Amino acid sequence: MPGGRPRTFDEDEALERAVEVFWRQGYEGTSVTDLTSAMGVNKPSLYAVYGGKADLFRRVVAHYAEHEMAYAQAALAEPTALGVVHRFLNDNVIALTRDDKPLGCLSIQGGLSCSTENQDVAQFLAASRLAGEKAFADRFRRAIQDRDLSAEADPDALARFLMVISEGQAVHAAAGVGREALQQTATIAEAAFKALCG
Amino acid sequence: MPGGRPRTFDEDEALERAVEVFWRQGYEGTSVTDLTSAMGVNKPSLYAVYGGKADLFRRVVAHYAEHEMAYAQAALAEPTALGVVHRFLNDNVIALTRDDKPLGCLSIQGGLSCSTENQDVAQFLAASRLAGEKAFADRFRRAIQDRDLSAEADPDALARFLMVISEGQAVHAAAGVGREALQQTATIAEAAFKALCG
DNA sequence: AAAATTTTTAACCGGACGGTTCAGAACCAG
DNA sequence: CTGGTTCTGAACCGTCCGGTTAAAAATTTT
Repeated sequence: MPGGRPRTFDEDEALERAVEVFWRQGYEGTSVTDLTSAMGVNKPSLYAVYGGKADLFRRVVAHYAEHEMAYAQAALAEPTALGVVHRFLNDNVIALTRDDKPLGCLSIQGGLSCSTENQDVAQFLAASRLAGEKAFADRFRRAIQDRDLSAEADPDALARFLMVISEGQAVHAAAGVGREALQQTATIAEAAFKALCG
Repeated sequence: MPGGRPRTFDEDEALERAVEVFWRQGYEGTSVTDLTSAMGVNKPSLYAVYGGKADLFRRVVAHYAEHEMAYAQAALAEPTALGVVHRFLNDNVIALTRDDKPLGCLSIQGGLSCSTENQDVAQFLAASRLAGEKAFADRFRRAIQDRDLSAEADPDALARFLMVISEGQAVHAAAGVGREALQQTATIAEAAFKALCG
């Protein structure tokens, strides 16, 4: 089996560069030329390796969910519902305001609303956010079974409230609101959860 | 003073059509052709009357703020801080889920993140949102003076929390989450405010 | 060294983009 | 009816878009 000319780029490293471009500029605000120059990949290779702009975006979102949103999975593993909320809100603020990454959250900035031809991008991102909400709702359901949360609590409503806050924080972060201000909001939100649940 | 050929469109009516297009598709997702066909205005007239895509967008945002966000001004006029919060959160949900208008909120969908050449659009929208937040903060400051809110309350933090929730609701609405679900979230948020303030 | 394979470079599609020009149609005042 | 003015419709800019092609360069295998 022959080898062929070696690549001048690392597939995963280039993908991480693509994450940052889409994160900063959104799907429609990003051109293939933006991508190739940031990734250090020439156009034919981009199409051969990643399959085009739309396919690359899907891989970017998957990579982002796995690496930049790992804190959400970690939060779900906390032993109590209020622990889940505390950890998620706090780590969310950290993730939204890292100075070595773009501000805000890819899954919102990537394409909250798109032209008619790219509606599928917006829907794809919306669906992935709602999937995250469902994970929290399931976690709260388990907390009710565990007698950790009151049986009167509405797990779906609590999860929705949590995600609404997280999305609002992301919008704020994208606008340049600083980490300290967001942390203050997270603290307030956590107090609200304590008042609502316990 | 001569008259000249009359226009085939009404300037304000056409502007309202433009509002809906930008609202649905965002600044970068909207082409001038999208605008002309939705507005019933031909290209030279669009440039003569509105000055081009970027200038039109500014007029669109101003029109939107005045007409579709009037409820925010009305909410600020409520006699108590909790009344402000109640009215704003409830009317916000209504505005985000009207079936005769696009879902969500123009000032977020319009351009949360843009390509490098359109960063000014994103910043313009962000600044207008933060101006709204400041209006709520000022209102809460007055509530403290009025002994309506505790002197220990942080008006800036409360206003930020309120806007974060409103922005998160807008993201949810854009994703297609229904009015009833958002109303439930608004109720929860209001309860949180009551617990935090009173 | 030669054959086979893969990636690079650069040129090149057709089409859509934002924006403009210009002839002519439709109105007004005199 | 005529001259001045304003808007319409369509053609037309140069540029960039996402995506492709063809040949040259860099490898491994034989």
